[in-house]
Amino acid sequence: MEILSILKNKVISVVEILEKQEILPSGLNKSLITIEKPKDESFGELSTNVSMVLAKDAGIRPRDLAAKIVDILKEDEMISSTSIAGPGFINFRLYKKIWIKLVKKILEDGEKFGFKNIGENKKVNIEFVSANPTGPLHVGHTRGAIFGDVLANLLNNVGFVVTREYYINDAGTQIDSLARSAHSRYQEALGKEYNANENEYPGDYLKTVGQKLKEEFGEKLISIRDNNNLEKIKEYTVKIMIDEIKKDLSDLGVFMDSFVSESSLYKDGKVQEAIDQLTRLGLIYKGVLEKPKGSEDPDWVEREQDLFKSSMFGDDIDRPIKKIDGSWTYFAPDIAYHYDKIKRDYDEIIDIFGADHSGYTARMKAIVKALSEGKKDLKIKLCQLVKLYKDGKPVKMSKRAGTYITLGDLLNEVGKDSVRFLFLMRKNDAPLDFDFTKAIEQTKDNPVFYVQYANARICSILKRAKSLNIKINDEVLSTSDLNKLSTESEVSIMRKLSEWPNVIFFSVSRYEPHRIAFYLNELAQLFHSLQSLGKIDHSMKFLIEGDIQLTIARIALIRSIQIIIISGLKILGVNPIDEML
RNA sequence: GCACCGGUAGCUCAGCUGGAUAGAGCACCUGACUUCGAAUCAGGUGGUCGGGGGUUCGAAUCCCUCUCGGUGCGCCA
Repeated sequence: MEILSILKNKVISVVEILEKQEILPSGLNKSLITIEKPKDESFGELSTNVSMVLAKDAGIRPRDLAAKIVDILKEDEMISSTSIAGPGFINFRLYKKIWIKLVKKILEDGEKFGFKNIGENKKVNIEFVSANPTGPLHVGHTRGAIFGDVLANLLNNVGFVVTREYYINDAGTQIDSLARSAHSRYQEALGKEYNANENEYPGDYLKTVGQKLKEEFGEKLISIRDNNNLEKIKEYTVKIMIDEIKKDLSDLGVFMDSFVSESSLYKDGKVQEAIDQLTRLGLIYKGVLEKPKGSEDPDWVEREQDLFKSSMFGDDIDRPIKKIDGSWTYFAPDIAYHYDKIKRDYDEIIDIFGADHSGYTARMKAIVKALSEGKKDLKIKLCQLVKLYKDGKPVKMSKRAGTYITLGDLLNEVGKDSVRFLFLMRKNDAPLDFDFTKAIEQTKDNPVFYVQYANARICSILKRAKSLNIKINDEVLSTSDLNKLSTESEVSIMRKLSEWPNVIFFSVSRYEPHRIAFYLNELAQLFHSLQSLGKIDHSMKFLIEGDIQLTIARIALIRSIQIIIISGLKILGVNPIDEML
């Protein structure tokens, strides 16, 4: 039951009646009509812009049109009063029974309330994190991980079949360098002196890898001249790194369905296959790129290379697929990877990138359009960078220098629930300033506690009600007489509850999970406020001695609040705890 | 030079594909617990929505332009 869309349909059908009566010209564009909550509740509970939107095409002044619409609308069984205001807004209030019906519906539906089947079992692939397996995940990856995971939860809950996928960059020079770094640590474990090499990763986490290599292989792989040995070390090290990453992700509450490895794309000939396909489509040619104008690269050499015509598909320039030594660029296996995704026949392909890859989006969209021959549209969501502060000062992070805050650090010091919620209190394309110290110390300011506390409070009220032998299961509540809910605060919170389906809809259709977090915060606020009323005026308490009907009605209300808080927190991957410590 | 993202209260940020007098948290000031959890609540102070044009009944929102900040721009991934 979505009150807003029901009312919108009612408004539209009123317009259609007026069209039929030839009071309005037929065929008016009704797509801009909206039902919304006025900023100021004194205007009314809901309002519509219908008369302003249609006035021009209908050739009638907005307020006159509003009057004609109101004449019909005021007879509606849901609408208790109407008024016309401002430039032509139609404001109206609904009968209380409508809001009470809503509460009952929430109690009937439980946590699935508000989730429509938008997806209709369409297959979605959502690729995120995809960090290079050269070290542990850091805060930047964390943001993408949370964003992707919650988006996946959302899509899953509205009827999409979601695959969470991680692309492992386990090929290329970085991985070679990782293998050499691991080899150095392996030697160190075997008693040789460790000399920091400029081209190697300095992080301490590789010490463990060295130890494990020693335990696994003894001294067998000591000679790095033997290429097979280096390959073995590479394979083993990548596996350990991926295992670490999987563990960190699972501690964060993120579980991938699928891992695709870059090296397997080479092995299976998929890179060549994808490039062949592009060649067949006539989208590869030999050409020379201009040097970027502001770039201060002194080593720039103009040369002819194999280019993909990405500018045909909205990119600024064409992109090279081969390096000077004839090997593939980073772009080439990505082409193959996305070709593979296209062939796996997903209805939607979504990539979550960090902002440092923003320059990459145009060419990736281009490749998907090209290889799907215009049928698929890659959706890319960018997560802006996370700026980390400690004691109010920015923390400089460098993988090379080995100084960075890992996901593990975050989870240890801040905790999963706080990290997830705090990261979602920012929309994805705004940069995120995260003060480590603040997140740990000032837990009172942390919105996740605020929302969890609301749930905990509701839990204790329900517990108390139970101890008073009041039947409070949802079925009983939903079939009880709830007409005693009548104060302005109560009705106002019911109106808030009615927004939940809309919040979900916008979060899904615009890929903006932060809306859920903000909504939960607002809902919790209304609840805390409602509960506090009972402190001043005891007749406003939830459990009223001697008035069982009122008590049950109020329990039904707070239980429906709780259902939505729990449902929302689950989407965010945050624990709806029953008791605060 | 070009591309993408941002600029909203002292600070951190929302603003629902154009709606009415621009919101929240923190900070600051004033109040509220012998009762269902004070990790809470009520009230107050605080704004040139970066600047300037345009589109229209109506702009923080859409278009143009300028400006500041972030990120990126073949032979790294």
